[in-house]
Amino acid sequence: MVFSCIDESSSTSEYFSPATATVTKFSAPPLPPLRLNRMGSGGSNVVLDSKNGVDIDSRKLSSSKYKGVVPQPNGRWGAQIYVKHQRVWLGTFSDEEEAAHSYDIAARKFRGRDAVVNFKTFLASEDDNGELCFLEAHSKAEIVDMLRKHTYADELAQSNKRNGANTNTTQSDTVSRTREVLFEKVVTPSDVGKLNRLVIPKQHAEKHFPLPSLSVTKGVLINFEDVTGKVWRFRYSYWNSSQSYVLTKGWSRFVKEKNLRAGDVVTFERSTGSDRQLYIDWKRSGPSKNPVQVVVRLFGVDIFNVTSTKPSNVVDACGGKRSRDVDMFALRCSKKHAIINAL
DNA sequence: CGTTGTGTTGAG
DNA sequence: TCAACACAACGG
Repeated sequence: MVFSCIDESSSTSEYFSPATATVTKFSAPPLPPLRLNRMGSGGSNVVLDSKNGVDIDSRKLSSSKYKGVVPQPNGRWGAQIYVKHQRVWLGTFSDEEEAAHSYDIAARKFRGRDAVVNFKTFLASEDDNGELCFLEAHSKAEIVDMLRKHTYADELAQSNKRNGANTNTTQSDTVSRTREVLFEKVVTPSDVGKLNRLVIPKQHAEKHFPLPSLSVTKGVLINFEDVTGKVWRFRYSYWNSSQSYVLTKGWSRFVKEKNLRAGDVVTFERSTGSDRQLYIDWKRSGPSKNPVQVVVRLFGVDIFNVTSTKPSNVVDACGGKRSRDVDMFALRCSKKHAIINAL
């Protein structure tokens, strides 16, 4: 079954909700631009100008230099895009650039190829086929959902990896990045629970992560890189009480950010190159009931119908190997709240 | 309680 | 369409 590059008009629902606004009275005098440190909370702070001792009413938040990015009272940044006279909120971010990038993604999704974006490098080259297809393969609601949850990069990476040899990935990619799988573990409830630790099966621990006898008590810090290039640092140590090897400090953050659940598979890899770089990845395990049905309803989009009704002459520009995506897609979606009201 | 993101406005 | 601003709703 093909599943890719679905025409947006058939797979997308629009954002609608009340609100309309406007009916303006008169305009207030524009406040003078101020460049002050952004901080504090809540609405208006009163600042005393040190020079002439004049009260500066209501400190203004410094605006962002990026399109679609608005300051938040707590110093963070919000991202938004307007569609059909309505604002679509894209989430809040600590990093201004990340917010800007989120806007870019949404702009590309909602407005297409020639959307004005913040970073010209974004999807500028034809090499970004993977991301283009990723955008095509998901509805606007899903993309927005990912942006708001900050899971876009991960989902894209997972998607790309699943596609593998697709598109124009050159061999240099795989050659230079060759790595070996050390071992995998199906995480247990306690691995993703409040214990904030991952038990490394002893056989694997002793084989791949030998703990220097001196460090046995304190443990050591180990860095792992994930599919997005993000580096995770975990404390690795041996617990005498349970006679087990564990990843402790840093692990809970990984669980949280990756939305790891019991039954998921965590993979540990190591670069075969001289750098010996360690990698960590995860995937949703296979055996699940029939989440597809749920998902299809959830987003109000009959994925299969949409796919099957697609004219057969429409070439799957995203390459094959996507049949499995449907399942993975379904699995991932089952954990989403979605923006149902917008559908 | 701090934060999110909606309501609303005026400008472009 | 867009950002600025205020603040109610939200979530821990």
